[in-house]
Amino acid sequence: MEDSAHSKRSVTVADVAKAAKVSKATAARVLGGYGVVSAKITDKVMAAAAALEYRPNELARSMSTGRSGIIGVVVGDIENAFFSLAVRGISDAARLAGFNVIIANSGEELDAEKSAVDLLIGKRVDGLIVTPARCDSVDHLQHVRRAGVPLVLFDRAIPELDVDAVTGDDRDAAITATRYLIGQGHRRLAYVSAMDAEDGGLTDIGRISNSAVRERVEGFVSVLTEAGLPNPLHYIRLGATNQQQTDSVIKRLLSEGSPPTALLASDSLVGLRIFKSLQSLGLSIPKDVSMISFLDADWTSVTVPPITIVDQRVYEMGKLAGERLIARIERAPLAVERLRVSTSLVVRGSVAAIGR
Amino acid sequence: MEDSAHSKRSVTVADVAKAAKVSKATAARVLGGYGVVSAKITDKVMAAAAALEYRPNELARSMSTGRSGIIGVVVGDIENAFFSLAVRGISDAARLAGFNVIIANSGEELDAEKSAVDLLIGKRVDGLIVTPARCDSVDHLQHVRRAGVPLVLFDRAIPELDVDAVTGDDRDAAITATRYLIGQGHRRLAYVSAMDAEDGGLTDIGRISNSAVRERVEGFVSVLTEAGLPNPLHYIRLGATNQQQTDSVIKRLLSEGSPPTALLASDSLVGLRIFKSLQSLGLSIPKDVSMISFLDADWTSVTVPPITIVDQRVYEMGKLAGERLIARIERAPLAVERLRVSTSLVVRGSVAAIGR
DNA sequence: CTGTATAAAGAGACCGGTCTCACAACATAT
DNA sequence: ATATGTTGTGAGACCGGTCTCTTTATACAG
Repeated sequence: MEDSAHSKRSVTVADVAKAAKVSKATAARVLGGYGVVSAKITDKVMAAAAALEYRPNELARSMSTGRSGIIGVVVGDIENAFFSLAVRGISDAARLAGFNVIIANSGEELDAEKSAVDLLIGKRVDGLIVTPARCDSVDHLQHVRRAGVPLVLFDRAIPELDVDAVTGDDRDAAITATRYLIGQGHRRLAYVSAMDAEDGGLTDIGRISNSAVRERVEGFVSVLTEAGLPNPLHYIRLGATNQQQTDSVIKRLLSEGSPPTALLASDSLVGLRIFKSLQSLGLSIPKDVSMISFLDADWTSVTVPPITIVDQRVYEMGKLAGERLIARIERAPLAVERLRVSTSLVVRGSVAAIGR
Repeated sequence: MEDSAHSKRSVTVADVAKAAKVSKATAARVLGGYGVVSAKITDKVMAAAAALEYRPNELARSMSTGRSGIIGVVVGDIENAFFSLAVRGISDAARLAGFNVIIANSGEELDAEKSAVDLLIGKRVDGLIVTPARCDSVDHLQHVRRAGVPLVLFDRAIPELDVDAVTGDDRDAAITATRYLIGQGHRRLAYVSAMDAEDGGLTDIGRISNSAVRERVEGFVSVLTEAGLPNPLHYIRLGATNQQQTDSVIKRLLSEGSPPTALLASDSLVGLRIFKSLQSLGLSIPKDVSMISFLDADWTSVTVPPITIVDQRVYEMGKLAGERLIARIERAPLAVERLRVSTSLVVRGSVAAIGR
């Protein structure tokens, strides 16, 4: 079999030039689409290139131009619907501007995030979108800036970093959802997040290293406080990182002396886990417990009852982040900003009105 | 502000060499981790590199080594849980072997797929995993092979291409699911897919350009035939590409003289759409209609009733594809193979037993 | 004390593009 | 006629690494 190509040296401009009997510079002008070349020679070169099946080596091109046409994205977990939707938005924005996307998973681990960032910088991406796993560790991100690579934070902001961030309006979203619950008569509200934590409880809001979660908790707490409810931090629980953890978090919550009547899930994965927990405990939603989840995930609209959610418009967030980054790459004169994509409460059937 | 780095030229081995007062070659040996260098000089170079915050330019490295350390993945739609799970599997396999992943979306469009493939080849990826949108257009994939870039097909096979493919055991899966339905007493079974089609019906199975769908349909039809059921193609419907289309497909199906009693959904997106359609038509599952969906998607386990599914083990498929590709990249002497990942039927509550 | 083996460091070509500059050919101005 | 400008092409440096080949320094044998 002579077709079992053993990776022959690929065709270069020099090869095309030789075949077309012109100089390398001229062939490069035609193939690279720059400079001026006569029509006759253009045709000759194009013909030779087609005959040889020439494909430009983008690597070499990037080396001389200094632009790779790639934007790097570091996300927590592509498997999570939140991120895959965001990536879709980023990709669409990128493609529209002629950029490509290279994705790295951090698994929400700081070390993995650091090496992903390093790697992408090494690949000379033109810009970087990062979902920082922790908002209190900024060295590696600072380095991105010093390297002169445009950076946009996604979903979480780090004020002291002086860099664009695209997030939801997490505080307001939590406030809206919490007010709604209170409006429905609930007085004991729990907030459950997947954030890692030593113990399940929470003593100091300021210590939450994920700004999105922190701001939601702040909003949540502020409403409880303004409503004059006692001990607003009491029902905040972290660590719902998997089904088992969540089961135990929920079980503990509900076996308290005066258990919460409504649960607020920090993201759709936690929401799903809570739903399953409640289901396995034989509890009915919203009769026994009410719940609200973040993100309009697939599952939320087909359960019985359908879940009341905070719609985060993640696709738009992703798209906006992509557009912002590209603007930065193209040196648009913009002030550093925190862009908030507004959310909205989608009332479905998972919250009961409690008589007073 | 002197920190507003205006993209300074980045630090190179030459810079480090100068700072460490050694030759470029020596500095390169230390920084690249090859060749022999004395401990004293190694330290000096490392110190200089650290002081200057040197980061290797992977682009340049790739140019000389001819390896980019990147594997390219072209998927139909990252937003689809099927693909995001697969990408996760691929990424994990890649990371384990020290490769990175660059993802491109084809949107299941042939043209987009072609340009994505071209682009990734241009970026000199070390290998390519492609979910071919159509199994009857092979030119661009043939070109990948001629370029000497290892290729693995994902989810769909193209026999005439003589290239590895990782797929589910689609035929068997469909057979199992269909037999199960028949075993439960169903005699009129419909198969619904999102594949694009001129009209909704199907006349020639061989013409289905997606091998996964084709094989499932073949399995489906073979069981109906062996069971002696008349007109097995009658209830096969394509074109359930969005909610509206699906609504009309389902409405038409169910308003036939003798409507099907069970629906088989070709993937989890179609399954979800069908579920919503049935819901909006006020039909109860499984009392009025039974259904089975492919893929163990989030939503399938929390509906009422939970959905009986064909578990595709997509993560394993992705991982296997990644591993296979890496083996190819590393020139393992392997015969071209079609790797089938076995599926299993997970019986839940969406299929009723029909009295006979 | 010299000869040779060996280890360590330096010099420079190379990968495949881009891009600056030099130069040739021809048109227009003086 | 010579000076000036314009357009198209060629020559070669350059990007930042790798890697081969050569040179220099050190070790040990005779």
